[in-house]
Amino acid sequence: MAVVAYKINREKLEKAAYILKTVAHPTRLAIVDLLRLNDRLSVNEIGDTLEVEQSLLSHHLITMKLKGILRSEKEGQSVYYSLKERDVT
Amino acid sequence: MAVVAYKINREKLEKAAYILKTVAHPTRLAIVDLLRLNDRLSVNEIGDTLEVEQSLLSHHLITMKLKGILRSEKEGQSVYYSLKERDVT
DNA sequence: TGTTTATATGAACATTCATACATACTTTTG
DNA sequence: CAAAAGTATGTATGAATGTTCATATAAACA
Repeated sequence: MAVVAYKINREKLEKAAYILKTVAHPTRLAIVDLLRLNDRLSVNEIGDTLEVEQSLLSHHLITMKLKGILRSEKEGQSVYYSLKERDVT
Repeated sequence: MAVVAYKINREKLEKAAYILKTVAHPTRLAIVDLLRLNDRLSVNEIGDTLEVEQSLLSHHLITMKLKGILRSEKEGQSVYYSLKERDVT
């Protein structure tokens, strides 16, 4: 018996996998979750809450920003991150 | 101002990330999607549809089975895979 | 202006993952 | 029983990722 037609194309799958992959990490999931509850947070606030080392956190944040999951805005010496799309969850 | 209480624990995050990570791959996403549309499929049927090399496909399937995403049942010389939880999507 | 605070950057290294290839195992069939 | 079909397994290898550490940059403040 024939397999039900498969219409999802390679490209879409790759895009989806790409996004999933970015979020599929305990710390990054935590960040997304935190930002779901708090509209925006500074790197410091996130670091204090999650207890992640500064540089590592920065790497994670920048990665997620690059992949279009987060946005950031600088204000004074702080940088505030927030979810780019409210429905990532 | 205080960060909104963070109640999700490390363990849950790790479990979630673990599952996400497993699925966060184009081929594996495609498999899940295929099995969403077809209740169960043999390795061969999946391979033909997705055009993935036999051994590689087997590795993917077994990985997903190990991580609790798929289930399998042998019937004759074929092995049929299906989603373990219908709501993975 | 020198120092402190907040964040980013880059390099080095370790770990994990994806893929390919060769081969093994099991069931069916001639 | 030998061969074929379907699937699994093990290993090697390269590529991608995660983490750490040292250092840079920028803003605020004494």
